[in-house]
Amino acid sequence: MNAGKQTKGERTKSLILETAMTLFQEKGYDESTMRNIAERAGVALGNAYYYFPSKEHFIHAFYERLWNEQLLAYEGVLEAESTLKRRLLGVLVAELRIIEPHHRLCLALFKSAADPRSPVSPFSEESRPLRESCIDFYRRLVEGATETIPPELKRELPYLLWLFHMGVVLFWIYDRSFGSIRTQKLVLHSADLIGNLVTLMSVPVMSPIRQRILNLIAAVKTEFLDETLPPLNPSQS
Amino acid sequence: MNAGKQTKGERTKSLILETAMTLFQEKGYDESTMRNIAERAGVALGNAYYYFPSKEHFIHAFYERLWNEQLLAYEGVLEAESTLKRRLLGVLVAELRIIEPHHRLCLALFKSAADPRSPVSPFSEESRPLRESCIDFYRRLVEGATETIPPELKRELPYLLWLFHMGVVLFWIYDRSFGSIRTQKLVLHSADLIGNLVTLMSVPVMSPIRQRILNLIAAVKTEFLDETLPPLNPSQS
DNA sequence: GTCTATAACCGGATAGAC
DNA sequence: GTCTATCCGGTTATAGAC
Repeated sequence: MNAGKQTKGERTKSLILETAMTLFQEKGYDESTMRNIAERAGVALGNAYYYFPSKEHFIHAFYERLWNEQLLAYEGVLEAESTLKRRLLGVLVAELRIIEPHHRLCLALFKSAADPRSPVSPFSEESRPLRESCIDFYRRLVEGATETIPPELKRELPYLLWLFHMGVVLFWIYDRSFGSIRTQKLVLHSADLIGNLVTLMSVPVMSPIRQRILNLIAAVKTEFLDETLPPLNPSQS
Repeated sequence: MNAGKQTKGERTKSLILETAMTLFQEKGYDESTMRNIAERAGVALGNAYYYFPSKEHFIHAFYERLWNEQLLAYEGVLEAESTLKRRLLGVLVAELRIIEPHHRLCLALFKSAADPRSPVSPFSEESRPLRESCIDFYRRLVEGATETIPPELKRELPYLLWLFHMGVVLFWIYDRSFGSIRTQKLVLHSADLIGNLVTLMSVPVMSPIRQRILNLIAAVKTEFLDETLPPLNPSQS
């Protein structure tokens, strides 16, 4: 295990990965067969499966790249903006900018990602590190915001914003408008609305409603977070 | 075309459909191969494909059965309940009761249904009749409710409730709690909350927030409804 | 138009030899 | 680690029978 140089296996693995990514970008996910990838990478089919047990395993690698790129852009937003409203808006706009070039690919991946049993589901055990890193980021976004936020709500907000962001991505996947303008509008309007709603929850009259909302969250929240989903049993039900 | 008796073709078709449904129920969707279905129905593989051009085509038939059963139960709720809150709660509880026995099957179907390009997506052109029938039902639910609802909001509410109901089903699909208790809690809390929020929107102070919400809806709404999605091109991207 | 039988294609996945 | 051969299941094609 020399630290500087990659082992042969590592080189083969990243060769296959790069080839897959290029091919996905060129021809889309469904059109890129495992045989294509292996052939183009100059390895045997079985060898590709040796490093990537299923075609879906390429997806996690793609996630991680995207997330690194996003995190980089998000840090800039947190430094530049101070209100919750503008931080949220900035982050969502940055996200859209980054993922838009991959719209077609994401549409194809979504078929796998939507399956709760798949390891590439955003709610899977395998996605936990990425998911927690993402919620953690929203925690920092909320902590640094200047608005007055009821503390019980503030505690839940990172999780809620993460969930909301998942909803935006879901909407974006289905969005066929030119340049995803519709999703951009959604982001614009809803960042604004969320900012208003959050501060509105501070006024005393809203106390009962706030409590109801918090109760709802408490009753329902653990889903996707605390529980361990059983691993995907390749072909089941 | 004699009205009373089915033609031979109709009989064969429903024989195949029944067999498929039974098999799905017994072994799950992925485990039931087209070869299984054909064999069990006592027809040739090609004959199954003659009536059901793809495996997914069985899904629409399944949808329709479920929706008929639901509609029947829902009518009873509308007759028995008068407030928006209780009507909504009654309908959602009835829905959960009806779909719960098919949890495993729905989980498997979801992989296809989640793909926006698939004809079995709830947002597809092929699903339009079912979708509109469902939104129409929510229209009647809202029309008959006794609460005072701001008219501009009332106009949008059927669509919003349909969307919300889709969200509940999505949550349910991911819900692994025993007997889907967590989804039941979600339904209980959120029907209550929605009832409160809707009437809250009538009070004058809420006017600006209400307007913001309506603007958001207007900016974003047409998605899934007015546009024609291109048909699924079997293997694309 | 309805149906059978059979073979074949394609692509994800696996087994087992080297 | 890497290969070849094979399985499996959705899907298609063909050619012909009723």
